[in-house]
Amino acid sequence: MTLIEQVYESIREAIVLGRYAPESRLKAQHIKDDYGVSGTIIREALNRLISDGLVIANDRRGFSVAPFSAEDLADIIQARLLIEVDVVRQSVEAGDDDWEMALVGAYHGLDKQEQAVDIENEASLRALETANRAFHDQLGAACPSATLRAFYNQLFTRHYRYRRVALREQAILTAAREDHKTLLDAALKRDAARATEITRTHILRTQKFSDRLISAFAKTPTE
Amino acid sequence: MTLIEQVYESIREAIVLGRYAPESRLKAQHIKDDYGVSGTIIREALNRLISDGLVIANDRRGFSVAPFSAEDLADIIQARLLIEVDVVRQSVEAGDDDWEMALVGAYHGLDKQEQAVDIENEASLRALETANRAFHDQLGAACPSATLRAFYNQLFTRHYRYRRVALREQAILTAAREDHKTLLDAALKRDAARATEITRTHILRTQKFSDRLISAFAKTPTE
DNA sequence: ATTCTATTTTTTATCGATATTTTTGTTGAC
DNA sequence: GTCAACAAAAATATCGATAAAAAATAGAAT
Repeated sequence: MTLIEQVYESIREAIVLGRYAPESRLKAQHIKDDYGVSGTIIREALNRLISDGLVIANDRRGFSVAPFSAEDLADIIQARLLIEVDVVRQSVEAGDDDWEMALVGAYHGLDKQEQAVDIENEASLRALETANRAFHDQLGAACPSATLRAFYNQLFTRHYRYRRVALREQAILTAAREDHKTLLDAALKRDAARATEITRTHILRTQKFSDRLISAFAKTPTE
Repeated sequence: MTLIEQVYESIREAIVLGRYAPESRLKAQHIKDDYGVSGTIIREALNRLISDGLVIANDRRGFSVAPFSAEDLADIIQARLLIEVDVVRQSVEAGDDDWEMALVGAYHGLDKQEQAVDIENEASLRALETANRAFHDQLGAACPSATLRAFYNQLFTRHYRYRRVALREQAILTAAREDHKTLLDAALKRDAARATEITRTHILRTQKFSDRLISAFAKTPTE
C-alpha cells in the first residue's frame, strides 16, 4: 500500500469524523508533521479527496474541508434519493445467485452488530457502520452501472458525516434495523418496487433530525 | 492561473480529443517533457483528472487513460438519462427571470454556431461544442442541487469523447438543432415534462451510432 | 524451445529545498 | 480612529534529485 493511500485514508477519516472541522483550511505544511511525510504526499492525498467531495481546492489558497450545513445535507439526501434508488432497483433486478448469497452474508454480519451495539462505545458504533456499509454496498453491487455505483459511493461517505451523529439515537437504530430486514426480504423476493420504497424511507429517516445533527456537530471542537 | 490548472486542462483536452489513446499509460516522466514542468505537477494534474473519470490510478503502476468502449458509452448514457433529466426538470421548475435571460442568450450563441458550422473544420466544430455545452449548462443551471450538477458535468465531459466523433454526421447536427429549439421553447414555457422528454431523446441520439463511434475511434493513432 | 532466475533499465513514489503568492502585522498620514 | 502603504511572516506551488518498485532483458538450465 502506497504512502499516499495511507495518508488519504487517514485524512478522509479525520474529515468524516470531524477531527478536521468543516471549512477549516488544510495546510499541507502543518498536516505533514502529523503524518511524518513530505508536503507533496499531503497535496496528492488532498487532490484525491476532491473526488470524494470532502475537500475543496481553492486556487492559490490551498485546500479546505467541505462545508457541513443543512443545505449540504439536503443536497446529499436528494441526490441519494435519485441515484441510490435506481442503483438498488437495477441491482435487485440483475443480481444472480452469488449476489444473493453475499447479500445474506452481509445481512447476517450487520444483524449481529445491530444486536450487539453499544451506543456509548465508539468502537462498537464504528463496527456497526462498517457492517452497515457492507450491507448497503452489497445491496447495490449487482447494478451494472459502474458510474452510478461510484456516485452512490461518494454520497454514502458524505452522508456518513451527518449520520454518525444520528447513530447515537436509539430510535434511529431500531428503525434502521427494521428497514434492513425488510430490504433483505424484498431483495430476495426480487421485489424491486418494495426494495426501492424502503430505500427511500431509509434515506429520509435522517432528514428529520437534520437540525439537531447540524447543531450537534457545531459543538465539535474546531481544528 | 496555477501551473497545475493549466496542465490539468491540457491533459484533459488531450484525453478527450483522443491524443492520449484510451487505456494507454500516462507516464509522468515522459509527459513532463511535453509541458516543460516537473513530474510533481503532472502527478497532481492526473490526480485531479480522476475526479472527472478520465484517468484511472493504478496502485504503484501509475496512471492510465480511462477505457473507451461500447459498455462505457452505454454506462454514460444510462447515467445521463437518470441524472440530467432530473437536473433539467428541477432547473426548469426553479429558474428565475435572470436564468431565462441567460438561457435565451446561450441559445442564441448556439444557434449561430449551428448555422455556421463547417463539418470539415476542426475549429468550427470546437466552437460548436463550446456553445453547445454553454447552452446545456445554462439549461440545468437553476437546478438547486450542486451535487447533481457536478455529476452532470462529469458525464457531459466523458460523453463528449464519444460525441465528437458523431459531430461529423450532418444528420445528427440537424436533429440536435431541432432538439435545442424545442428545449428552449419548453423551458421558457416552464413545460418541465416536455423539456425532460426532449432531453431524453437528445441524449439517446448518439446511442444509435455507438458501434460506429467506437470503431471510428479505434482508428485513431495510438501513442 | 520453454521456463526460471539474475541483472539492467525504466518508471513510480517520495523527499527536502526554493521561488512566489497570500496573509498578517506595523507604521504613519489624514 | 480609520485607512493605506509597506514590511515581515506564513503558506502555497513548484522544482530537481533519489530511493523503491516494476518491467524488460539476458543467460542458464531443463
